[in-house]
Amino acid sequence: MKKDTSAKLMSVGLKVTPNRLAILEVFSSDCRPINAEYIFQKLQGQNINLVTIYRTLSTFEEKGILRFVNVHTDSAHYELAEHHHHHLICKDCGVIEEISICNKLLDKDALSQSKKFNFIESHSVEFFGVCKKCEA
Amino acid sequence: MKKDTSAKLMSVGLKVTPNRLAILEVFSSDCRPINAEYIFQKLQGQNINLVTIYRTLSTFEEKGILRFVNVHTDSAHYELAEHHHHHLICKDCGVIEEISICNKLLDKDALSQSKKFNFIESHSVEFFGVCKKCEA
DNA sequence: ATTCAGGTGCAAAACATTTGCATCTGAAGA
DNA sequence: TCTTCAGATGCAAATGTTTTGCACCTGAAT
Ligand SMILES: [Mn+2]
Ligand SMILES: [Mn+2]
Ligand SMILES: [Zn+2]
Ligand SMILES: [Zn+2]
Repeated sequence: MKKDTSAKLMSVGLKVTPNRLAILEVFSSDCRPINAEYIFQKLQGQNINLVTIYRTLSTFEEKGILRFVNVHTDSAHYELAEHHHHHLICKDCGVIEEISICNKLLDKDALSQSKKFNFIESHSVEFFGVCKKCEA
Repeated sequence: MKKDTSAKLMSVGLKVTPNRLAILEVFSSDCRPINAEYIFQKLQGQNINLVTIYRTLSTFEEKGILRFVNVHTDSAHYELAEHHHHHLICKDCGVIEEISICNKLLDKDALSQSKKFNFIESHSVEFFGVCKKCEA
């Protein structure tokens, strides 16, 4: 619903604009890491500039709305930050499967070995393999 | 030692060339994820082309000599693949600390939740925070 | 209705990385 | 040692992604 979306923007001090709502729309309807170009294609109808999409993605990441996802490819992918999870990525076709596995001890363990950090804000975990389709 | 390095190249069917030895040299003396430009700077003396470095990095990754490391920045970073470990990255200055923590169960747990994969080849884990220096 | 910090479009720039092609070289074999 | 050639390299140009400058526009606060 649009109300949620607007509220989310306002809560982080961002103006509510058609562009931003549309971009968030894409992320909501497409629950997987996507890049600027993909969003651009999805929003062909409403004239929005690719540059605006790039700027919006950066802004959203800074505000904690989006999370950067490493998919080991050319372009920067993002997904909604709300649900913490990790990814299984096919080295062949690039398909991404999301998994909820998350060892909560990871951060603590890592920190216990660290000499340069006092705390850890976040982590990213990606698994790589070849999916069943590509395997066949 | 150069012998090791040459052997490593030959063992994967690559020709032993001054460029390749020099690049491996940089990786050996600098145990952290580095990018093409960094290697280029380090090798200013011996005229080597930046393109060659890019091509070499790709080749080495394919042959399993190097591992791609996601440091959430502009350029592609690599490190010697021989030692499996993970990274703690400062969001401010980009400093990277390596840690040996690795929950071996990670792959198995992930796979147990997957519907699209039969096996996992590798994983990458990165922790993000602000280092003590930047915190101060 | 007024105001203005922040958002957007457009064009151009910046950057990292790749590709085409001619030339060179490592190393295998004679 | 000499020959041979697949693979390695340099150079220039192309690609593709992301950023920046600048003028104009708009959301939202007053
Ligand atoms: Mn997790
Ligand atoms: Mn590990
Ligand atoms: Zn696949
Ligand atoms: Zn730092």
